Parts: sequence; structure tokens; C-alpha cells
Amino acid sequence: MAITLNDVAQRAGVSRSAVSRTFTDGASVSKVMRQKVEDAAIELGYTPNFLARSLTTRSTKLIGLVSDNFHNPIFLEVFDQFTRGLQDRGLRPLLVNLSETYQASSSLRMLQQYSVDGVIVASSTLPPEVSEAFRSAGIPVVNSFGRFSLAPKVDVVGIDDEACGQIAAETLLARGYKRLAFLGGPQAATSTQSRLRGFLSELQRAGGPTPDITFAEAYSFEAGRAEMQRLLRETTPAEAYFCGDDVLSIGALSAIRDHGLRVPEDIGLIGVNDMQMSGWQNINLTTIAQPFAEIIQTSIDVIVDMLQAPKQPAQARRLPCRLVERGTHGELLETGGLYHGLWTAQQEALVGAPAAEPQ
Amino acid sequence: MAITLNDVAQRAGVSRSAVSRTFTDGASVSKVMRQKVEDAAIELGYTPNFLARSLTTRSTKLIGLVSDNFHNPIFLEVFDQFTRGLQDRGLRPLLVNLSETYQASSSLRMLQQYSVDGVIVASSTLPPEVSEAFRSAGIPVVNSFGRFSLAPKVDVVGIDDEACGQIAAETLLARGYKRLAFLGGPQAATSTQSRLRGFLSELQRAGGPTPDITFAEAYSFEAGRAEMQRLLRETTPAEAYFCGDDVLSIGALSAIRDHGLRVPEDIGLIGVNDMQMSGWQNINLTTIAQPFAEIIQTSIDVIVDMLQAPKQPAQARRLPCRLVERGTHGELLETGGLYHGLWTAQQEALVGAPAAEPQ
DNA sequence: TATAGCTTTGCAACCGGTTGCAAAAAGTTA
DNA sequence: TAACTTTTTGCAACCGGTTGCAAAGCTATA
Repeated sequence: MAITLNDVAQRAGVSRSAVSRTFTDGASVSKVMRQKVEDAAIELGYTPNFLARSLTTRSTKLIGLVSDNFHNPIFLEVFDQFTRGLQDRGLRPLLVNLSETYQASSSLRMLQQYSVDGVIVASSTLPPEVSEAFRSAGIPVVNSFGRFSLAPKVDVVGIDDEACGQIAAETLLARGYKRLAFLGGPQAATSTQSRLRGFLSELQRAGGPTPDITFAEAYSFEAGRAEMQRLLRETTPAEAYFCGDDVLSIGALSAIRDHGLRVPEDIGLIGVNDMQMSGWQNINLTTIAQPFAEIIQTSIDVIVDMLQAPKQPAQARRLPCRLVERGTHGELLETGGLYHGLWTAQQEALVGAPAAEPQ
Repeated sequence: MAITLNDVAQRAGVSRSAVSRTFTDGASVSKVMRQKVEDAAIELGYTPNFLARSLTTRSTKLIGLVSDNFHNPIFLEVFDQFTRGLQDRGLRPLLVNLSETYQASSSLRMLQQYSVDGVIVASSTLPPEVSEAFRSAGIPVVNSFGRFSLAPKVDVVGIDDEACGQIAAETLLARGYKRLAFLGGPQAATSTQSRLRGFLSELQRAGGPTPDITFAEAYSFEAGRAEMQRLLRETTPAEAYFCGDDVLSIGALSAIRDHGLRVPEDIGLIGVNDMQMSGWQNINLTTIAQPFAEIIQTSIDVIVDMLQAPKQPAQARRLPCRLVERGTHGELLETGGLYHGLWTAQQEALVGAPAAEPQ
């Protein structure tokens, strides 16, 4: 059926090893030998079988890409960048969809059976145990979009969720909003908790108000919309909301408008992520941008390094996020220039400098 | 390092074949033997190596999932459903991102090297040659979202793009719009051409107007917005537009609103796809729904069948699409009930009955 | 208890590659 | 040309499994 090493060897009248060496970088083959083999290979249309090769080389170039975020539009961008980044380095993503019905443990076994070289867990909502299971099994793993910690059990690349909450607090305070609120993602998600913590601590530090706190059921349009509808129906709405993420913000936005209120005049809104859609002119959401490209690039770098030198101590890396001012928060109250300069300096102090790594 | 067959055999005091048989369905092993082996396997934490196995069984359970649609939000839903559907059948998606910088031919070689059992090309924009290359290489392939043809070279599962254009024409005509226009996706895409053909033929049949015809550069928000901006600036806009797809419609929508016009009062709009976002209350797009779940399920069925009995003659399947009426087209002009009944009957005649398959 | 028939088991070859080792070939130097 | 290096090559074992085949073990029947 398929052309094998043997076929080529026979055709070229050389040994199997010679053919193998021709297709192995750094192996010793003379010019004329290489020529003979390549001619025969081209003639027969031979390409080496990676999986057979992997048996002896112990490297498949397969990377498990596991995620459970198949409903947040931002993840299409994430998958796009991951697949391209991996391809550029000669690695192949084996995609695992870890929705609730699928046991994380079965995905571990499955990826073991395929001898993946490493695993990228791309999710801000999966529990850390998922990534940790891979590490205990001896598989290099990096948790992208995971939560920062000083002594992480696995490598993590993400943003500084607390700083993110602080930026939101500063921004809204500076715009003069008095009654603030936090409309978080799922309460159990670690990212939600950290952002809330940062939000609260900055409000307190600045002597700001105590915000209302509620949580949406998911990082989704429907959940954001439903929760905001409930708030508008059952409570006196706050002047501005710091929302769990962009898609949730957009849901909240639609509820507010349906309720006859204007954004940002009646209610201000600030999201997190800066997905492409947030920049669409009919959405135009003020948001805190995650540096997706950098997170993904760094994650791939980390995995590639681990392939070469496994079992370094795990590190958590946090990358700075930044405010993207669009149309869903109020205008400056103070002179733009002055305030803005101040704010930028503060922000840099907070998140701009590389975070100190644990030991 | 990893536990192998040999380790288990030794531990259980049996032959290697015995261990292999224990983990192979339908092989002959006595109860006590199986017990011994399973005990040892559990004790050591053994799982068989799929790739080694694939060498002899010639089946990797790997399916190449090839796409270039990493910018259209609809494809997140598509990937979600494909990965789950494949997982449910014990297959693993090896993802290939075929953006323009990547040669289709290199992806063929790559998937050959990984001995994939089959390939799903999920794209409405990739040229048919991409899928055909896989088939010529002897790899089972199905082109999801591909164009229907009477004598296809590869299996195709998609919608009836012409019927889709007809539905759009009927719908807009029935709403009383006089000046119609087609704002297609990339002119080169086969889906664009077929939808246009259906749109025109139905207009002609019904004695409708001759529409303006333009094309956006891509199926994207920006492209739709840019093209609609140009139309508003340089032409007298039509009363209603049949747009290439939803994301493009949303771009057009934003341009129209920015231009101070109302939808649907000043301009009507109808898209294609019915992606989740189109149902969001702040978008609320009238659109022609593609039966994504069915297309994906069918595609997987087709591939699975081919794994068992390869090299049937290729078939093109087209699944019916249906109108989803929301807020971006005008109200009925005739009495809702009567007209609506008529329309539904017509629609069923057009697309409801399974299309006759080529021989 | 001997015999036939079925089930279970291990041996050894194989899947498509890689690689350590020693022999052969080629290149250097005197 | 002989002796010594260095490079190239093939042999054979191995990676982690599967499987055809024949021998061994069992059960049923006479």
C-alpha cells in the first residue's frame, strides 16, 4: 500500500539504514548515497512514517491542546494562534474538547496512549488538577490562561487577574462613577475570584465605595444578559459595572439597552479580553485587553523548552494587560492629559514590570 | 520510563501475546489469564501504546481536521461539534490550520506522515483540489460545507447554496422590497457563486427586479462593513441586501447604522448561517440557517463508513436550510397567516425533500 | 480411558522505522 | 605503497505492539 523504507532501499539498491539516514538530520551519508536514495524516494513518492519513527526516537511532535472554552468567541482566535504557532515549530495539535461530560482523567489516558510530547491546557476555567495530572504522569504541560500563584504545581502563563481588577477600579473611579458593581463570571472560576480581589483592594485603597457583587452563571452572552436583567428588575442598578469578560459584557449591554437605558450615559461598563468583536463599531466595548498573542507565544516557548530540558521547577508567568478605552464608559472628568499621564504611570508600576518569579 | 507490554507480561508471568490479547477486543483469552494480566496492568498502570499498535493494525483513529476558517465565529461552534462528535466515536482530531501561508500540499504530506485514518476538510472557501488531493493519495476524505455537484470527485456534505439564494429572493420579494441587492462573500468562493445563481434565478422566475451585485473581500465583519460603507457612499443603496453570511451582515449592519439609517425601516438585510451571535438580542439578524449539527454529524458518519468500506463512489449530500425570521427584514405586507402558509409550502418543495443523489 | 474437537497459549515473524557497532571504503600522510 | 585516520555502510537488535501458526490444554463423547 504505502511506500516504506524497504521499498526505497530495494529500489535504490542500498541498505535500509542508508535510507533511514538520508531522512535523519545529522546522520552520516555520502553525497552519492544521498542522491541515489533521494532519487528512489521521489520516484516512489516516499515519506517517512512519523509514528513508526516515534517508537525509537520517543518523540511524536504531537501536542495535546485541551480546552473547555468552546463557547467563548475569543477562543477561536486562541485556537487560530495556537495551531499556527505550533505548526511553525513543526508540532501538531491533537485537540481535546473537555466539556463537562468528558472526564479529565480519560483525556489524560488518551493523550498518553498517543504519546504526546506535551500538553497545553488552554482554559481559565478548568481546575488546576487537570494540568497537574499531566505533570504527575510525566508529560510536559503548560496551563495557558491559568491563575498566577507563587508556588505553582505546573507552569502557568496568564495575566495578572488582580491587576486587572485594579485597573477596572481605577478607571471607573477616575471617571467619577460613585456606585460601582462587580458582575463576575462563574463564582467558582479562579479568574473571577482574583479579579474581584483586585477590584476590591483598589477600591479600598482609593477610599472608593463598596461595590455590589454578583456572578453570572457562565462566561457567555446569555448568562451576562440574564444576570443584568435580574439586576435591573430586582435592584437599583449601579452606575458602572466591571464585568467578568467581554462576551458577558455584551450580554449585559443588550439587557441594559432593552431596558431603555443608555450606555455609557446611564450605566458604564467595562469588560475583559478585548476580543475582536469588542472593537466592532456597533459594540465598541471598553475593556481590559489580555495579551493573547504573547500568552500563546510564551506558552509554546515554554512547552518547547520543556521538550528539550524537562522537569525544570514550575513557574507562573503573568503578562501585563492594558486598558482599551472605547465607548462604554464615561468621559474623563479631570483634564485628560494630566490624569491620563498619572494613570499610565500607575498602571506601569502595577503591571508593566515583569512580575518577580517565585524563587 | 513508560510501562510496556513486556513489563506487564513479566509481572504477570505470561507471554507478551497474552497481554496483547487481553487488550484486543475479540481475541481469545481465558478468564484466569485475563484476570492475571489485568491485575498486573493495573498494578503497574499500563495503557497500550496506540501508535505502536497502529503499525500492525493500520489504524490510528486519527482524523485530520483541516480548515481555513479561523476568523468566522461560526467555526468555533463547528469545531466544538466536530471534536465532540469524533471523540464520541473514539476518533481523535488532528487539527490543521490552512491559512494562506500554509501550502495545502504540505498538509497532505504531514497527515500522511501521521497515518491519519481519514480527513475532514471543513471549509466553504478552500478549493476542491485540497480535498481531492487527499482522495488521490488514498486517504478517506469528506469535504464539509463544500459545494454540491452532480459528479463530485470527493464526498461532500453541505447545504444547497442555490436554494439558499432562492429563499432569500423569495423572502425579500414577499416582503415587498423593490430594489434588491446581493452583497456576497469573496467572489472566488464557490458558495458565493452558487448563492448568487439561486438568488438571480428566483428573481427572474418571479419577475422580480435585477439586483445590484457586489462582493466583500472576505467573510468577515470588516469586509462587510467596508463594502457597505462604500455602497452607501458611492451608490444609491438598495432597499434590501442578501448578504454572504452572518458575520458579513453584521459588518454591513454597523455601517448602515453609522450612516444614520435604520434597519429594517430604511434597509433590510438577510444573512446566511444563523450563528449563535445572530440571535443575540442586540443583533437579531434575519438569516438563513445552515443545519450545522446535521452537516457535522453526517460528515462524521460518512468518514466512519469510509473507514470500514473505503472507495465507494463519491457522493455530494445537500441538507436543507431554513429561514430564521428576526428583526432585520421588513414585516409581512399580506396577511401573515395566509402568505406564511404559502411560503412554507414553497420552501418545502424547494429544499425540504432530500435531494436526489447522483447515480 | 482413548479419541476427537475446541479453546487457550507461546513462539516467532512482522509492522516501519532508528541506531550501536564493526567492517569496508576512502582519504591522509610518510 | 604501506600504515594510519576518518568517513561511510550494512548488519542486527530494538522501539511496543499484533497475529498466524502449531503445540498444549481442556472438554465431551464413545
